[in-house]
Amino acid sequence: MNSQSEEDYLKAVYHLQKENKSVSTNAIASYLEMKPSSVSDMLKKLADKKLIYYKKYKGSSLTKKGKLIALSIIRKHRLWETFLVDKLGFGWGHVHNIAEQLEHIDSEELIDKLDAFLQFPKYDPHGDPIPGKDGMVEALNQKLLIELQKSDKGIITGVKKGTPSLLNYLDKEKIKLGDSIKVLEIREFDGSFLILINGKKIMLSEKICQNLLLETYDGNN
Amino acid sequence: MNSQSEEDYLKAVYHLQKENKSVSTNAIASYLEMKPSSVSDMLKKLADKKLIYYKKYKGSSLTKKGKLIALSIIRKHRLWETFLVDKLGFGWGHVHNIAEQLEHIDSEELIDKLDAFLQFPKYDPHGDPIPGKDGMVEALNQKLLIELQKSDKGIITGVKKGTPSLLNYLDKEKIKLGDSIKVLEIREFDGSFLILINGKKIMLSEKICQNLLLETYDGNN
DNA sequence: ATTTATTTTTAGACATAACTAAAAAAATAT
DNA sequence: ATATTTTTTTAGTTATGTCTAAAAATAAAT
Repeated sequence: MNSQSEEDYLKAVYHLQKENKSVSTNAIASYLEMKPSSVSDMLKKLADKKLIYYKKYKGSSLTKKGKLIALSIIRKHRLWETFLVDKLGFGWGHVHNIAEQLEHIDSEELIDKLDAFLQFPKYDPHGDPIPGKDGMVEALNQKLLIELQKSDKGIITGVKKGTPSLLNYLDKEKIKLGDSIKVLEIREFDGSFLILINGKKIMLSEKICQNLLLETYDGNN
Repeated sequence: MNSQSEEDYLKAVYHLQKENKSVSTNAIASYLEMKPSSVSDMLKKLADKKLIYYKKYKGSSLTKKGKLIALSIIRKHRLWETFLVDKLGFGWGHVHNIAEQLEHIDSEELIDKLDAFLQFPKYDPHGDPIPGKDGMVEALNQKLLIELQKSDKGIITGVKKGTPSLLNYLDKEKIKLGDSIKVLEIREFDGSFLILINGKKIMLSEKICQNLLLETYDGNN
């Protein structure tokens, strides 16, 4: 078994590690809001356990074993978030801290049963894919709204960064995950988008468009 | 905030403390499977926090503040057990260890919402009463089956001690919480009971009867 | 190519919560 | 009432996981 702290580090490396590049000690420290010296200590420990590759001064990256553990924590986190939103009625902006605790509960049987209870969801309330038992993650074809062209279509699958003020904004505009949208116009002056959503036209600022993730399907239908 | 460990000690004192009598250090140690020296240390700490009364060599008992915390942990434990059995389909013998972890999750909002989701249950799957938000526990009129007389009636509310083999036995006989029973005969030879349950007659040994708790109602109806 | 700045590691300190071994207090027995 | 046993506490050790301060390695700048 791994401690809660070890699990947090593995998760941090997973989230910071883009395309198998190694992650710097400072990056982990600032992600976890800890001092680099503390991170150094823990990296050594995780390397001893063969959960990360680690060369002094050269950063670290997950081993296969470490990645599987990170994914299992993320799986638990996202299943619990789904539970909190879908079953208990939490708003999607309020679940992160609680899921952060729940993800460390240790029981495979519990997670399997929770998964079934939720009817094997593929995505969590933020639109992030839920890794499978085997650690497989669906790589979905996500784009930011800002990347779309006029008359492109897509389905809202998530936000780039779940800041409360953004989530709030979306709630007020009644924009939900799974909503289909179509880009009607892009205003050159301020980069804002006029989109069609739920049969209504609404205007979104460039900043919003930089933060909305969509699953896009090739536009000719 | 109190640590997980502190919460476990408070719960232990609560469970061991009968009628406000003070609890010995050794009793707590054996309940928690720890050394008495460790318990001494922690008792001092909890006394400093005004969560227990503690006089050296004289045992300890909960203060009002400590009791409220203990009850809130027990409330969480029992609500989670209810969730695990009623919603996730766990057997009632398999939930304790998981609930032991879940009870330490810190979020008042979570527990309120869970309570509502479960429709404000009064009893957990073992028949133990779930303390209210205010720390009130319903004192119910429980008797052991062995104490009943011929033709007495009752509703099964729990077991004296939830040993797996007993829970298993009850599962196999399809005896569930909430089932109504009537005592048809008591066999003098071995003290076994013939009872009516769910329209069927079944025979229960004296040992089973010593461990089954019932809510009894005055028999003339 | 040195100097300067930044990043990372090491070394030592601290808090928590457990432990062992020994001392002290309380309870029991002779 | 004293001796013996049991219970409880104290004192000192250990492991985890954090920290600060200083040293070492790497990267950047002149």
